[in-house]
Amino acid sequence: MSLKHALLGLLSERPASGYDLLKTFETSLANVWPATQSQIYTELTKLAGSGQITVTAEGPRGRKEYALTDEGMTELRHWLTETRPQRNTRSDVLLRVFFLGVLRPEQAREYLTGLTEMSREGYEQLRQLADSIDWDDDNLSVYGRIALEYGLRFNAMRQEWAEWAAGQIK
Amino acid sequence: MSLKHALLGLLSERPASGYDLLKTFETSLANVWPATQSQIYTELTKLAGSGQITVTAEGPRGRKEYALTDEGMTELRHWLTETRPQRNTRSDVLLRVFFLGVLRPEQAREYLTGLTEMSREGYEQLRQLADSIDWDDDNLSVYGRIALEYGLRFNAMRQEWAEWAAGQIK
DNA sequence: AGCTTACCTTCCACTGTTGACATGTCGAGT
DNA sequence: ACTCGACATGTCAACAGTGGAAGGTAAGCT
Repeated sequence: MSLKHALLGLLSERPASGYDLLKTFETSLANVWPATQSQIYTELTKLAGSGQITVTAEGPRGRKEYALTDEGMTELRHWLTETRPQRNTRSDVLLRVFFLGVLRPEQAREYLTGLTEMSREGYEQLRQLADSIDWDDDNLSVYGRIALEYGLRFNAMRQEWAEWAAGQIK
Repeated sequence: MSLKHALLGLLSERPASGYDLLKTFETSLANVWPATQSQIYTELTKLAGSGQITVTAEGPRGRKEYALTDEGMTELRHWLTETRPQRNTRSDVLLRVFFLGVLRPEQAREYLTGLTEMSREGYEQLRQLADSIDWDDDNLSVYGRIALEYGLRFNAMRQEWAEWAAGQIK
């Protein structure tokens, strides 16, 4: 259950409302930990109930601004430093590869070239995102850039792999 | 809901019991689509109910052997060829990177060197797995090798990235 | 003044996933 | 004869995640 930690992490940077956080999840966090509106509001209510965040201001349209409490910060640090065991990741992209044998070779190759294309597009999107941000030297920039670099390398790796794989068939 | 398709895919190769499938999930499929015993048995019952698989034999300890029906094969092919939109993948490994700024630089670096190590180990395990299998030219071997190559490249990429990232801090 | 768009939250039904508990059988070795 | 480990299945409570309905307010444009 890392949604909780994603929220604590975002609130550690600055106070925000559910709506603000939702926007962040739709943009910068979408590729790492997607979350829906219903999930976010539910989790905020729970976190507020357990004292890890509090309402610091109420705005115009019933807007509630949340901020991290000391307790929440402790939990966030604990998650970052103590809990090593990373959960196994599921990949339906790769799962399909296992069963491509039930298709005709040209169909299988088609799937892999589709992956090549998808990775190329992913790479380009991240490139553009990187160019559109003016990075400075604060924490957010440093670690944001590191995460983005991961995305670039991942897509490049997958593209090369898919091209190689398509060549392996038949 | 790809567990369903994972089961159909495995049964497309040969008939198997829930127990057999569980073993496969614990070994070869563990890195791609982990599943628990309860999930597998529940899903098998549902698939049998909807006619995509059938019981072909009953063995010693109440063992039931399932096989794919034509309907199941159709569904499997459909999933492989028609359903492109791949679900977004969640990564708690990367999520943490976003929030490493709340830690002291040396703690953040520690996290990244931990990832380096994890990736190195992952690479080695797959290397050993690759060596222990004697590959031939059937479908299972061809696509199994392709999937394994993905794992090798992924771990190599992540290791290099984590080393680079550790160097970026401070 | 009226309309539209963006802002903002809550609730609910459904599916997927986890972990534990319950139950029992067969085969091999002592 | 006994026991232990592998074989084998089923069920349940709890939590995580999806998608959508419902309801409402403020701000900006014409």
